Amino acid sequence: MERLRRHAPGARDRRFPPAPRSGPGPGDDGARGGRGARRDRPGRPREGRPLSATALPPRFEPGPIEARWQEAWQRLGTFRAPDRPSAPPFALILPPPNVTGILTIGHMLGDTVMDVLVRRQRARGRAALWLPGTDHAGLSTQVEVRRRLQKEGVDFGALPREEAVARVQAWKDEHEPRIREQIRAGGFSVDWSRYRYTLDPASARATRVAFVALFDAGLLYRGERMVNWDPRLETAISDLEVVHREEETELLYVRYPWADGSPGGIEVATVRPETIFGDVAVAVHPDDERHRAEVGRSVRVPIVDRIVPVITDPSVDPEFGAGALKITPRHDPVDREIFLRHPDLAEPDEIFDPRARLLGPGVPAELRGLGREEARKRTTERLAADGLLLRRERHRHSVARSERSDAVIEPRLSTQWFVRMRPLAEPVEQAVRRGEIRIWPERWRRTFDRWMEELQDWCISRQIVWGHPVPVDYCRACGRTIASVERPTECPGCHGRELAADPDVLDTWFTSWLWPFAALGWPEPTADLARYYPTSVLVTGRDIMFFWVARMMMAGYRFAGARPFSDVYLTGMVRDAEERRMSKHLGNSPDPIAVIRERGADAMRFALVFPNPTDDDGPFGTASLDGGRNFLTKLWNLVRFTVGHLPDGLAPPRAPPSLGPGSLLENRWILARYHRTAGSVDEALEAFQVTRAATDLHGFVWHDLADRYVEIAKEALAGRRGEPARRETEATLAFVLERTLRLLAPFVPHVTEELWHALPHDGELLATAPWPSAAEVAPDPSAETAIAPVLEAIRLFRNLRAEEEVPLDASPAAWIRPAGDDGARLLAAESATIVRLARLGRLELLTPDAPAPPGSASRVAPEAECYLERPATSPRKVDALARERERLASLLAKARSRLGDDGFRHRAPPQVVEEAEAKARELEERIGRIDRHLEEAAKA
RNA sequence: GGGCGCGUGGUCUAGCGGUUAUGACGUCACCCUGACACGGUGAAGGUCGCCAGUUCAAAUCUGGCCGCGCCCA
Repeated sequence: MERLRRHAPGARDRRFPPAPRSGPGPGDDGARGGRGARRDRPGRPREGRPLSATALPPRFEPGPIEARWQEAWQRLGTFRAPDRPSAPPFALILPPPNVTGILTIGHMLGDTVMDVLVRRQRARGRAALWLPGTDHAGLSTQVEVRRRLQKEGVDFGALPREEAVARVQAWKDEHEPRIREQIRAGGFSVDWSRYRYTLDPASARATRVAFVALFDAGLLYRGERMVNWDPRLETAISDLEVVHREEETELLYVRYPWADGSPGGIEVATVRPETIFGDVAVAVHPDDERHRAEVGRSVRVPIVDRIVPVITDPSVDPEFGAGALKITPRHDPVDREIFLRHPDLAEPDEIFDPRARLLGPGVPAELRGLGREEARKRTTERLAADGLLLRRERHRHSVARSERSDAVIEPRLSTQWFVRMRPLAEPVEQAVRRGEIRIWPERWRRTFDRWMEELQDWCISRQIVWGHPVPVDYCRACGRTIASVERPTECPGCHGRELAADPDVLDTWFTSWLWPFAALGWPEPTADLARYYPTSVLVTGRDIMFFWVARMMMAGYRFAGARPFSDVYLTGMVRDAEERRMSKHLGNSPDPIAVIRERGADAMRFALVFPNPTDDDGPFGTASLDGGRNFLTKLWNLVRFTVGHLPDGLAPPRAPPSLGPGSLLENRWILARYHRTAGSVDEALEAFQVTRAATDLHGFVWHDLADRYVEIAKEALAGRRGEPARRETEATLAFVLERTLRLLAPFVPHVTEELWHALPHDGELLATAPWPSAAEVAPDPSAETAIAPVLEAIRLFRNLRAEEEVPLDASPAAWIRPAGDDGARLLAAESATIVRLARLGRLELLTPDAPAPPGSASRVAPEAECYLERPATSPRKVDALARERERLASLLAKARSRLGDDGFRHRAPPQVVEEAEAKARELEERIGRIDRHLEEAAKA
């Protein structure tokens, strides 16, 4: 008590210069609200002791703390990567989010993982660069702007190109600050001085250079191919932007009558009757007996009466429908393939316009201009009216939709630019096979490999305005295709001056895939590129593994001549309370800014990495946020307690306290536990196991440090175990806590920074403090072993108290019978601790042959037998002991049956047999003791 | 249709040949204890999806089945 008073005010006065605390803010006195009212209830006067015993306010308020440190880090340039690093670099790029989008909690997960990795490496002395950026997200941004303008009554499609671009640009300018603010608010240690944007001039140059290089290498081609056409957005999209979903539709059985007028015809099953106008043939399987006689005959296409042949093709599935397939080569990829295998078939007419409305000479006039839905309905009606509709069936099948607009994809022949992927893929496949690029968690390797094997060419041209133009001109005179970095003024072939620029823009990913080097300055030979490429690790969501990660690898080898990163860490998807993936699309992600404002960035960050694994899909919600907040509050109070109990001017812990044989067991133990924790955190983070590291730290802080160590150490800190013990304990606590804050800093940087400044420490900022080495402390397994019986005794006495309903304010007498001499010495030495933590009146050691103290309840541990004086009112029951006996008996039965098995005795390793025997002996012995206790209890 | 992955107390999860199966949340009981009720102490709760097999020994390895998810067509 006296000591507390002596030291606490001093502690309150301690200010470390770099702490930009601006004095107690609102709420700092903590004596408000329900809790304060309860605490100050009558009968418990609080006068006479310092209200706030520490430099830290009683209540943890993240808001002001986070704002203050973010500002300080920014002002001091803490996260600015060195221009001339003297240390080995550790670089990573922030996957550039959509510049006009809102970050989701999923982004925060990836960002937190990255921050943990990069802050640790920075602390380990690496030249750390975390490069932030944003993506122009061509299609999705244009779609968004188009939708907004539509609400204002402006038809985006009708705007001149320049104006359309200007509109999107305005939208981007308006939104860019918001996304930057979101990244900032999370406390992520990015280097803002290197911020890049995928549509800035340097990115434009990189994009053009890459395009021209591929073009010159013959890896680009332009041609009329079947592409995924989004009729709502009126552009081609890549395979990856298409999502397949099972949907219920109607399967129609239609009769195609014989051309020669003979009765009957061939029965064709289709889900797309409206494409009938594009039919060029009906195909059956060559081995299909049912149709053998029909091959070579001709049929009339219903409604239009065009005459087409019946052909054979092995790709027809004889099981589907009636085994006959109508062939519409312009609107189905499979049909296209079949068509190309039959050169004698007539070239089909186009039957849809770019919005997928029926069009063209082959379409009956009354159906022209109809959308697909309506066209299908009307065609079906016509077929029925003509008596050609044989039957209709419900049918589930996979429907391709545009990821962006949700429109049903119309496979369509159109002229587009493509990248030949096969040659680009090879170095990547090798790199992954050789382990030059590692994928974490490893289980995604297979998925990755398989996708690489089946790689399709990549359609990169888009019929939109927002993006980098395809850097190609066409000579009007000679028709030459000119791809060049600078726009040409004349045709290099015929010197014609009339050039037409390609009207399309490039897929956004065509810029993004260059990002690891383009963001560092490529194609210019910049200093950053030389120093920070290849980057170290890429962290991103699994959902863009193919879109982005795989393509970056290809681009890295192709353009930068090296892997873009050595490791890929794929995070899981964050789910909402209903288990749905959080996505911008669903709008079910809370705004990170709101979460941060309400709970703090640190709480959010911790909730994202603990307890659900960062590489698995998992829920995020108030429960996890509460967990994060609770942990931070625990930490806060732990430091607050510590600060209040350390003497003024205690030297910063430059080295662990040197503990000798006379040292307190708890001090040796907590150092040993710290050593173990620091080691396992390192091990976990080296293997990208962020959650394991967080879990270890959480358990260490809460259970070892707070629940056990501090509770035991209170006695020494209060000076009741002598001056040397107090000094040793102070030094140990100060050391362990300071190091623990450094280990926690990458996860929860703000609160740890704040707390660190309240403790004795070296250096200006926790954010730049070195990463602690576990090796600084020697392992001490004997301390860990020695403390176990003490903790177990405390647990059993507490257990007995609860069991026997001992009132809280009672201090019953207790007895303990140690199992051996070592145990006796140890328990004698630590008996004060046991007495205090179990709230005992006194604790006597019993000799092995001493009788059970009368009127006592007992429990039996391997190392000791514990007896507790029963209160007069105690319920007379021995359930716990009896239940324990039962449990041990079943274990013993299992152990005995194993030992009775000859196979086990002969084939198991001797060590295992010995262990089993020892265990059985121990169990027998313990059961024997329990039986004795039960007898005694029965007698009493 | 093809491929990949996952099933562990009510929920989420660790463990991945020999452990008395880990932890978090939730539940129950007692408690405002000189850091913390966003807390403390104690307790209850699991035949590790099912069935075979391999093995002296299976939550852990193999096969089949069931259920769920993801990717690709």
